[in-house]
Amino acid sequence: MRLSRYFLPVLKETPAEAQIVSHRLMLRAGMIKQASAGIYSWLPLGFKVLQKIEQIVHEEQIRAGHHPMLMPTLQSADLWRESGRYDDYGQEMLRIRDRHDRDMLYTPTAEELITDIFRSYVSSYRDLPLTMYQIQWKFRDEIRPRFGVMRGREFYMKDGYNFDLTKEDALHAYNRHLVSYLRTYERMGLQAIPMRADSGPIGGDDTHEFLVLADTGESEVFYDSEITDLKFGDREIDYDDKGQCQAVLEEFTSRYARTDETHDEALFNEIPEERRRVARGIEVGQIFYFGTKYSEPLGATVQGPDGKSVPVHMGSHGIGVSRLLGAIIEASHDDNGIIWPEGVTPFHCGIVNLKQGDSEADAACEALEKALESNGLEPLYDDREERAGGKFATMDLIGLPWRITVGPRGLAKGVVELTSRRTGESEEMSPEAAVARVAEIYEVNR
RNA sequence: CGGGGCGUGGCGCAGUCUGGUAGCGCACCUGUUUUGGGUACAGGGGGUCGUGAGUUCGAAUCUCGCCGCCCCGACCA
Repeated sequence: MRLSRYFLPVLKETPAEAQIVSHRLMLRAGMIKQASAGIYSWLPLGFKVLQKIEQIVHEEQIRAGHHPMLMPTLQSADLWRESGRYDDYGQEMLRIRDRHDRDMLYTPTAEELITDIFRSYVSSYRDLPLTMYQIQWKFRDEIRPRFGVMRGREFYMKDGYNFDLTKEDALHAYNRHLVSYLRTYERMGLQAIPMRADSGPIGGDDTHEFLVLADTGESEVFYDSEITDLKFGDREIDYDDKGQCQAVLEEFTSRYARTDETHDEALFNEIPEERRRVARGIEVGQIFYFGTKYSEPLGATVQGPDGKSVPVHMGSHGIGVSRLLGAIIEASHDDNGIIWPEGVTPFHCGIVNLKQGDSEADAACEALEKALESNGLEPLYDDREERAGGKFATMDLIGLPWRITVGPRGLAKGVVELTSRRTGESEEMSPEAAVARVAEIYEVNR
C-alpha cells in the first residue's frame, strides 16, 4: 500500500478527550473517530487491526471445533420476557420500539436467541455436544462510557454458547474454551491470565475472566507471581480429549489469581509473601458454565438415551474483540507510539523513502514493495513528499513492528536499513536480504 | 444518576472576569528553499464562537433554557 493513496489521518496533537494511552494513540494514529459517547467509527487502519484480531479468534474457535454463525443485533423483547431477563437486565439494555409498537432491543448478549435456535431444531442427545459462536456488534448502554474502545457502548464481541447433555460434558466445553482462549491471546502477543471471577447478570456457578495486566486496567487483581511464568506456547492439544483440557485448566488455575470481586484475603496470605502481587488488569474475555439457567425457562431439552427429556447444560463464553485493540496497545507501546505484535499488525513492514523523487530511491522502494508482496506480506510504503523525520514519526506512531529505510547514502553502498520498532535496533543489509529476513520473521509467527 | 469541568476554523488552545464585530500554534493550498529523526521564508483559503431565547446602540463575552462531550464514583466484555 502506498501511504499517499491510503487514508491515514494521523494527528500530531492529542485530542483533549482522550485520557489513557491506548485511546490517545488510536486517535492519533487515525484508527478510530468518535461518533458519539462510547460509539466509534473504525477508520481503515483501525479496521484492519480489528479484522486481524477477529481472524485469529475465528481460527482458534474453529480449531476447537466450534461453529461460526451470525445472529441479528436487533431482537424482539418476547424471548427476553420468556427468560426473565427483559426486566432483570435493567437500564444497560437499549430498548427500542418499532413502528408497530413492538418492543425491541439492541442485543447486549445472545443467550436467549441461541437457545431459541437450539430448541427449534435439536431434540436428541445424539446431536450433542454442540458449540456455536458469533462475532457480532453488541450494545450496552453504559452509564459512563470511557477509555475509547475499552469501554464503549457499542462493541464488537465474540460470544459462544455450548449445549451439552450433562454437567460433566458442559464442564469439558468450559475447559475447551479456556484452552482455546489461552491460545488466542498468546497469538496476539498478549498474556491474559484466567482469574476466578463473579458471574454478574449472565449467572452461573463457574466463571473465569481473562485479564491482561496493565496499570490502566479497571479491575484490581491479586495473584501469585508464579502464574505469569506459565505459557501455553505451541503445544499440540486434542480438544476432544477431556483429560488434556482438564490438565490445562488445572495448570493455569491452580495458583491464586482473582479479581477484587472474589478476592479472599486469607487464601491470598497463604502464598509466600515475595510471590504476592496486587495489580490492575483489563478484562478481555470471560467464560461461564451456568447449567440449565436458560434451557429450563426456555424449554431447551433433549431426549437422553433413556428416552427422558432433560434440559441441556449450557455455558457462554466471550472475547471482547474491539476492546482487545485497546488492551494490546496498553500492553505494547512507548513514548513514540504503538508497537504492534507481529500477529495483529495492520501492515507487516513499513518502507520509508528518505528522498522521495530521487529516481534510485524511488525505484528501490518500489522493488521492495513488490518483493514483500510477492512473499505474501503487506508493506506500507511511505511515498509522501515528507521529510525523513516526519516519516519516521508516522511509522513509530502507527507501530509497524518492522521498517525498511531506504536512502541514497545506503543505496550507494548497496544497502538498506532494517529496524525493529520494539528494540529500535537497526541493521544494514542488501534489499534482498531485508525482504528475506522480514519474510522469515512472519513465517515463524504464522 | 451524584459531584466537577468543557463546548471558539480539521486538531490543540487564547480571548469571556472588565461587552466594541475573532486571534495564535499545528494541519491544509501556492511558491521558493531544504532533505538520514517532525526545515525555513513568503503568500493564501477556511470559523453564523454548540444551540434557542433574552438584556443591550452593540454579545464569543452578561442572563435563562436546551443539547453535546470529558473527568471522579457506583455498574460492566
